[in-house]
Amino acid sequence: MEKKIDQEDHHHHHQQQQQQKELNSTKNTETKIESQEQQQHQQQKQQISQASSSSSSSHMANLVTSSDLHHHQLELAGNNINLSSIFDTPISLPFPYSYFEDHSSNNPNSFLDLLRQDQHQFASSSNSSSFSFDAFTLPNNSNNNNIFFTDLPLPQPATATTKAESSEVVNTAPTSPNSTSVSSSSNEAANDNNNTNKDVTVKDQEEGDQQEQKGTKPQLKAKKKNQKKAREARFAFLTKSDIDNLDDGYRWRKYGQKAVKNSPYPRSYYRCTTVGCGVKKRVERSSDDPSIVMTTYEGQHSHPFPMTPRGHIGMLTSPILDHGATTASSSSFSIPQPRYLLTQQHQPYNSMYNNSLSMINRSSSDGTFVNPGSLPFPGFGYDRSQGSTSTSSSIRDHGLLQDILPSQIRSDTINIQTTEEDKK
DNA sequence: CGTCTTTGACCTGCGC
DNA sequence: GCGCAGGTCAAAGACG
Repeated sequence: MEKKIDQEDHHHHHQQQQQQKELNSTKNTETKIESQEQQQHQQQKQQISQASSSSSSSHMANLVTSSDLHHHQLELAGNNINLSSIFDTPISLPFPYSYFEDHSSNNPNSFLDLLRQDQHQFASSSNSSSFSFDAFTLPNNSNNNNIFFTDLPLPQPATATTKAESSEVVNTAPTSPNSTSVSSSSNEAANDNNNTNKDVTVKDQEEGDQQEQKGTKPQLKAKKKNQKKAREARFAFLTKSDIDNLDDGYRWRKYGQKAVKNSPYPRSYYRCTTVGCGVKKRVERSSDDPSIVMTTYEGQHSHPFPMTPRGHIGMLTSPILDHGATTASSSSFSIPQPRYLLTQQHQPYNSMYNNSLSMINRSSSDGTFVNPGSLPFPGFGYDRSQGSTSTSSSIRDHGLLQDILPSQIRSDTINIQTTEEDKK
C-alpha cells in the first residue's frame, strides 16, 4: 500500500519536476519576476516586522495576515507551506482561554485581546525559546482573511456556538520546543476567495439557505451544495513529522485521495467513523518540505473523546479533557485536536517552550501519560487507519513518538513567517 | 465477516 | 461553455 503511494508520489513528483523544468527552461522571465516578488515579500516582511516591533498596538498585526487570493504560505525554516484551500469555514473557537476567537469580533476577551494582554508573557517566555512572535514577520493585510500565528498551547474549543468568524487562525503549537506545528482554522471564504470577508461568508451561507429553500435541484446536489456552503469550522496545523497520518485518538476512515496541484504528495481525506459524526480531516505533506505534514480538521465531533474502543487511547486522553478542555466550556467536543495539542493546553506556556521534559514529567505526574520517558505527545503516533501494525498503546506511544522526536529535536529554531503570495 | 483502503468517476466551484 | 482543481462517492479489493 505504501509502495503504491510512493509510486504515485514519485510519479507525481516526476511529473512535477518535468513541469518545473519546462517552466524553468522556457520562462526565465517569469522566474525573474518571481524573484522580484520574493524580494518584495521580503521587504514587506521587514517593514511589517519593524512596524510591529515599534508599536505594541500593532502587535497582533504581526500575527495576522492574509491578502492574496489563493495562497497562504507559511515559511517554516525557510520552506514554504502552501496553505491554500485549507481555510474554508467560519470558525467558532470559544476556547476556554479564548485564544482563537475571531479578532474581528467585538468580544473583549477575544483571542487577540488575550494575546495583547499576554504580550509580556510571550516576550518573557520566548526569551528562552527560539520560538517567539518576534520571529514572525508577516505581510500586512488589507482584508479579514487572517492567519493567526501563535505558539500558544491550543485550548480546547467549546461547542460551535458562534461568533462571526472569517478569520484564519494559525496556531503554532510546537510539538516540541524545537519542532513546529502550525495550526489554523478558517472559513470557507478564506479558502475559496481569500479576498473575501465576513460579509461574503454570511452571504455564502445565505445563498446556501436560499438554494435549500428553492429545492429546484436534485436533493443530492442541494445537499452537497449546502455542505459546501455551510462547511464546518476547520482547524489545521502543521507538524514536522515523517508520519503522514498522526493518530489523534479518533477513528478515521479514508474516503478519498487526490493529487495536489504543485505538490508531489497526495492529499488524503478522512472521515470520522462514528455514526453521526461528520468530522473530516485532510492530511497532506508539504511539497517543499516533505517532513512537514499538514492536517486539517473540519467539523466538530459529536461524541466523547475518544469515541472508539481504541484501547488505551481513551484511557490516556480522557483525563486530559476532564482537566480542563471540556469542563471549561461544555460537554461537547468541537474541533478535534491531536492529543499533544490537547495536552499542551494544560501546560504553562513558559514551561512548554523552555523545557519539553518538564512538560513530559508534569503530564505523567497527573496521570495523563503512561509513558513519561518517551515524548510529550501521548498517543501521537500512527493512525491505525493507516495500516499501522501497532496493536498496543505502548508501542504506539513509545516507538512511534520516538520516530517523531528526533527530527523535531534536530530542528533548532524554526521561524514561522507568513507570506502572501499570489502565484497566479 | 466487518472494517478499512483504494481509486476511478462524479460533482461543484471558479477562472478564462 | 470549457477546463481545471478540490472534494466526495461508492464499488471493489485487502486485511485481520
